[in-house]
Amino acid sequence: MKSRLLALICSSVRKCVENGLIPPVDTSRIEVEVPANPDHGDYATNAAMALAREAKQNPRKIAEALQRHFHDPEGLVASISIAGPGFMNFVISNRFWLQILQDILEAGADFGKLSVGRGKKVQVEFVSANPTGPLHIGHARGAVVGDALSNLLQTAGFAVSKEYYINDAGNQMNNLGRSVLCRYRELLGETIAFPENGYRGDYIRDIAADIVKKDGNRYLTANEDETIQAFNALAGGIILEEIKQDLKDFGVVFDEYFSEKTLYENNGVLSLLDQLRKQGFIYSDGETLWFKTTDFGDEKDRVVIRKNGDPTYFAADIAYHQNKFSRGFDLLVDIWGADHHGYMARLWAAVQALGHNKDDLRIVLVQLVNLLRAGEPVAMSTRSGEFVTLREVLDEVGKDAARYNFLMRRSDSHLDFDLEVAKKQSNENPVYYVQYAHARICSIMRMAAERGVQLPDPRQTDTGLLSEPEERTLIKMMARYPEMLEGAVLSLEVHRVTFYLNELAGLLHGYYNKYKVITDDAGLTAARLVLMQAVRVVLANALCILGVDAPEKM
RNA sequence: GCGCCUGUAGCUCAGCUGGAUAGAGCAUCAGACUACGAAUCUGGGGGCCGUAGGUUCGAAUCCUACCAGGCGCGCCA
Repeated sequence: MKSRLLALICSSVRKCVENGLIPPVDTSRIEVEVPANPDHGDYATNAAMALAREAKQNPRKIAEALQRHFHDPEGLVASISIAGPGFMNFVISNRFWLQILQDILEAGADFGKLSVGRGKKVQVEFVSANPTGPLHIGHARGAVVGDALSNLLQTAGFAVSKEYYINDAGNQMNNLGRSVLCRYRELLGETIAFPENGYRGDYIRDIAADIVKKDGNRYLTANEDETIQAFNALAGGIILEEIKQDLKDFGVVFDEYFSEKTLYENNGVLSLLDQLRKQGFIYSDGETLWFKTTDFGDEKDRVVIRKNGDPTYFAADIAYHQNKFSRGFDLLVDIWGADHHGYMARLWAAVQALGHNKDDLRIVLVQLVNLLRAGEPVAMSTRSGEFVTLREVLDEVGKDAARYNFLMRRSDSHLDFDLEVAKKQSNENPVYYVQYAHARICSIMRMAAERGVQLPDPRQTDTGLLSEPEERTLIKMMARYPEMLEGAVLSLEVHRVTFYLNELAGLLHGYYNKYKVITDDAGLTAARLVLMQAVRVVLANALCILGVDAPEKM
């Protein structure tokens, strides 16, 4: 609706230019938006004001010229008025609004699908936690944001692949193997000092116990380095499987799990660095290799090969992103914890050195979660192994409430997550507000069926009977659903979907309390059932993007 | 010290990339079930949009400087 109107406005501008009323101007600043005050009409444009300076004319005069040359063969616009400094307010013809209802019912689950993605291949990488322990509450937010964002991009017409990067090549994994080995020896009666950076969680002991059960004490006499390597792989594998299961129960399923180790196969990382060196992006100071990230605006150059000859994490990450591009992705989306923001400049530098645009890698930062219980902070310490796991949150508050709560704020703002509130089935918990709206409509449908009224065919229903202001508000809200989605996609902000849902659910509840859908008037009942069904579809589609169920009963 | 992010109602946060009279939820107060589901609704009170300048037709939004909080500034990942 918005884009159709914008096209009409732009053609009106062109016509004014042709007639010499205004000089040729840049139309890109023209915007169409929904006025805050509904009395101003359905849509408004700033066109006249945006053009005023360039055209050196009074905005109101421009608005009048635009109005005179407004050509609208379909009759989309019922009326135009000029207000304030030069706003043009448009009222859309009623039949175009009513058409939306039919569009929604015909499209069903496809309503809201966009073409902005144009089938472009996009990869969303998220979670990517080391498989050194179970996922905790901090990972949960990133997991949901990444998953919902992937759903959103898919809806927008992108070909989306969700990927988990397994950091299995660094020191952390060795710490894991050493921690398991230590517990293993303890179980077999030895007492040794626990590694300084070891993992102290009980799950390490469980894994060690499994090894004892299966292989007895044969690792006590084996080569220690080899044993640590073996335990790394073994423990990492077990933990990764648990992570996958937790994620699955959280509604998050990845298309790919990519191992950092594979980057080093066939000398992959080193040969890429060599290539970049030939291109002049990498230099040596005799001891170490440096990447000239300052060429691309970073604060200082970054080391890629350490003095001891080992490549840095950054070196592997360059190779990883090169690998991503080589798989044919047009756009990469990385979801990071906000504490990694200092890393963005160097990775963008790498992307550009690899011959891509900075915009080809979009980075979404997710702020830390402040976990509370009944208003009191829950103490957490990763080192001691005492943290609230994703599993515990899932068991306590459930998938839907957890996901919804993580999507209620923009991802880069701090989030208080209160376990007591999240599991409460009350008005303090917004997820039920939205789900209830959906269940409520389903309930109406059931009641209608009981009374022998089937869902009418929208094409044979006189939806013109929907003349109450609340009905028109609902319809307009639904017409804006695709526009809202487009904005969310361009900004990579899923929380907009959550806010939209809240608003639509609110309108539905208000309407429900004021009017009866099923009445003695068969025509009106049919029209209202169509309206309700449309709202149900939009609620369900938006909830689907968030990965939250749309229940028929609660 | 430098860089990034955040300061909006008592609390938690939106504010559609510069638009018209700044919104929602919670909390609080007053109301609505012989009702298609009250996990709901209706109404009231509550604001120097951190402060001070600047940019223009127009600023919560953009630029600058301060103030306050968070996070970065490893040859860790």
